[in-house]
Order: sequence, then C-alpha cells, then structure tokens
Amino acid sequence: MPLTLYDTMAREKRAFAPRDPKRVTMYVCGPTVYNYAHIGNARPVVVFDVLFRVLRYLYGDDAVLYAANVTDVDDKINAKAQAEGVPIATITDRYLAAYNNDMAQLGALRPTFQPKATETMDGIIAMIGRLVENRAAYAAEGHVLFNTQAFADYGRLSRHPMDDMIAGARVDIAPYKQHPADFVLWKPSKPGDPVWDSPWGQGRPGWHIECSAMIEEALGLPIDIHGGGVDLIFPHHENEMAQGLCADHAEEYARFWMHNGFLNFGDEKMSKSLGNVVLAHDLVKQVPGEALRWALLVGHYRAPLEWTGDLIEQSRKSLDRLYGALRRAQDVTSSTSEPSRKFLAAIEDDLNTPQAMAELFALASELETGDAAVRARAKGELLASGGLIGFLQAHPDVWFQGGADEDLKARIDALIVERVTARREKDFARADAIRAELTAMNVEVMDNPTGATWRIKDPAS
RNA sequence: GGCCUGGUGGCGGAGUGGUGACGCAGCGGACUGCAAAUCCGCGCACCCGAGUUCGAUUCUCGGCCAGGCCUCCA
Repeated sequence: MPLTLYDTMAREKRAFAPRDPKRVTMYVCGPTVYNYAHIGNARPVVVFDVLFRVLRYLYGDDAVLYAANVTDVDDKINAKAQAEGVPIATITDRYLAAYNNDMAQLGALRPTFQPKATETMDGIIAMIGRLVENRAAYAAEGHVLFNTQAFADYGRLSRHPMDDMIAGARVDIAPYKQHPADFVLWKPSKPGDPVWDSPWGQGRPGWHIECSAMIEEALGLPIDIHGGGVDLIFPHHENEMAQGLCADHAEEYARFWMHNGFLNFGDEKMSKSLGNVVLAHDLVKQVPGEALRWALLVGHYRAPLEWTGDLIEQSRKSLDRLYGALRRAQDVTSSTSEPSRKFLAAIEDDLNTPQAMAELFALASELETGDAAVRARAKGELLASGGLIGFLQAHPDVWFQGGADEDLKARIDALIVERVTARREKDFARADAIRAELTAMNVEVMDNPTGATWRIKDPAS
C-alpha cells in the first residue's frame, strides 16, 4: 500500500515517491514569534508532524529531513520590542522557547532544522541579488520588487489568472511597481526598526523571500513536500515558488504541495471551564496535550475544523476508552510491534486520521474480547499504530492520574487500600464512605475482582 | 465579481452506486454489595430539485446555504 497524498498543485491525490528515498525532504511554514501561538497555529504543526512520523516510518528516521522556519523579522515583533524597550531577540527568544515547549506538549517532534530569518540574511540577500541579475526582480526607491511578468507560471499554484489579480479590488498600486501584482523582496525599515545592509540600501527582507532562501539553504531544490495552511497558498506560496524557481533557473520547486484546512472558533460553544482559551500555551496547562493533539486530528487535515470545548471533552473521552483498554490489559504481552494493516492503509491514504482512529477503537475491542493470541496481537498493534501518529505512549495509569502529584497519589492509594480491605470484610458502609471521600477529591474508584483502580475525573477543573 | 472547498444521525466525523464506519451522548440488558468500567443489543442520517441507473447519500446538471483565498497580512 503506497503512500498517497493530495497535491494542491495537481488538485488530486497522487502516489508519493521521494526523489531520493535516502533523503526525503519536507518544509513547512512555521511561526512568527511575536506572541504565544494559538491553537490554530498548532494545527499545521500537528498535521505535518504526523506526516513526518509516517515518512520516518516508511523511509527510516535518518532519511527524512524536515525544516520548519521561524520568522523572527516582522513588524509585530518590532512593535513588541519597542513597546518593551528591548532588542527583538529578547522577544523572539522568549516566544520561540514557549512555542517549542507548547508544540512538544502536543506531541510534535522537533523538525530536523529550524532556520531563523535573521540567521539566513546572507542567503536572502544573495538570492535577491540573483533574482535581480536574472531580471526577475528590479530595484526602485529603496525597494526591490519581484517582477511577476518574468515568471510565466505565476498564478499556477493558486489558480489565480494574472488578469484577475489586476481586476481584484484589493490590489495595492504603489508608484514604484512596474506591475500591480509585483511584490516586495526588500524594503527600507521603519525608523527605529532593525536594519540590515544590502546592495539596495539598508532595510529588511519581504515576507516571502525568507522561506525561499531557507529551503535553498537547508534542503535544496526541489523539495519533496511543502506544507502549510490553506491561507498561505496565495500569495505566500505562489510568491515563494516564483522566487525560488527564478533565482536558480530551476524547473521544480516542491513535488507535492500540501495544505491543511483552517481551524475555526465556535461562537459560544467553549465550555465554561475552558473559557475562550485559544492559546496553545494556555490550553496545554489545562488539558492533556495528547487530548489536544487528538482533537486536532479528529477531522481530516484538509477539512475545516471547528474548535470547541465539546471537541476537547470528546477527545479526552476517546483516549480514556483506548487507555482504559490498555489499562485492563497490563498483564498481556504484545506479540508484535507493527501497526495493523488497516491502520496503515488509512493513514497512507492521504493521512486519513479519522479512519485510522476508528481502527484504533477496533483494536481496543479486540483487546477487550479476544482470546489470548488475539489480545497479544491487538495490544501490540494498538500500541504501534497509536505510536506511529504520536498517541498512547504514556503508561495508562499515568494517563488516568491526570497529573496528580506524588503526595496526592499517595493519599489516594492509602484510601484505596483501606477501601479494598473494608470491602473484603463486607464493611460496605466504610467502603462507601471512602468512595465519597475520594469523590470529593475528584477521584473515581473502579473496583475489580482483585482490588481497585482509580482515575482523576476531570483534570481540567 | 473571480477562484476554491464543503453541506452525513443529538454532537463530532469517515466512507460507499445496492446489508446505517467509528467516537461521544442517549436507551435496554448482562455483570456488579453500590458505582464505574467492560460486554451484548437499540436508534432506521446522508441540503433541495431534476437527470443517468434495475437501484444514488455516493455520478451529472441546476439551486440554496456555509466557509476560505483574491498582495506586503503567517
């Protein structure tokens, strides 16, 4: 079963084969680090993390090179730095550290490369130079602009015919532009903002050029997969590709273009306990990161996703089901460490995570009801399948303990022991009293023939 | 106005030209000192209209609705 991916350029699913199976390359547009990332920013991170993991599984961990850039030159960063009276690096360092931390909580592996715009400045300037040399760009009034007329395929990715772009109501016509669709590669900085020297005067790069330069530097053209949110198709990816191709007279930029759907925020659906929390940075403090990851993958990556408190609740409960099955099967020894065929087939079909998750539940059922051989296989497949896309790697007890600290756990365990004894002696009044006490501590007791297990009922509250 | 997605049961969400995926919630039963979990079973969904077809939720056309993008903003 080959990996099939939907390619935005072709507008259809295509069988994926890397140019070089020993060197699979992927680039995804990363964050601008001027604030904490909101959960919408986390969607592409998680989606492409799944792809990263699948590629590593298929081609080997060392064969996959994944680059995600960090935009650390930006007006919003400048504004924040000025407001706080600190260098921009203070701002960008702070939010990049938080970003990496938050994304790790969502189970995202660190990309192989995480290039920064500020550290790619030489490459950016060199690339602009080549574009000017190739007559694909021109300097005017301290700006350098990309000459869209020089690139016949401009508009091909986004399917925006040139005429439309001129006819569009929101075209900004600046006097120094040769064509309304031309876009900036280099521009003067505003007073007080950071500047870099260039052959066209002091200034800073435009938004799109940094990605082109980073791809060239970190991976080299053409790359196998380029990812990002749908909102980036135009103009960002269109421009990025135009620059990259024209600078090097290259034929091909990205062999597969992949775009994840937007994450929308339901109007008033957020549950009370979660308020209107939309920052990933805040969410990971209140909800297990794995549940958030589940929520982000519960729909297909290309479909829009409505972000609601209910979605988060359901996601946590779905994981309860899976971890519950594993908890009840702690005495079972896995007989395999490979994902199930059905699971793999689903995930290789353009990352059909909803169907892959359904297979996880099917495996959980087998684990509950099968004979010894079935259970051993099901446990192994459940763990391996879940693990392939970043789930179910915690110990079940830890999942259900919901982050309780050692002191609390000790107190709960003591009560559990006491209650088990009371039940054994048929002192049900005492057993019920202890249950009530535990309930007051937000702990739910689950009896079984040999003793009892427990869980924190709602880690968020 | 242009381009592009999508409209599936109480909710989320796959999929398919012809026996209602899967999860959450709900209902009935088994199990259980109680409870939870688990197990067994239940609900008869596919925006509207026309067409193709023996048969369409699935294909075609039209309509309605929702969402996205249409340049310096990630």
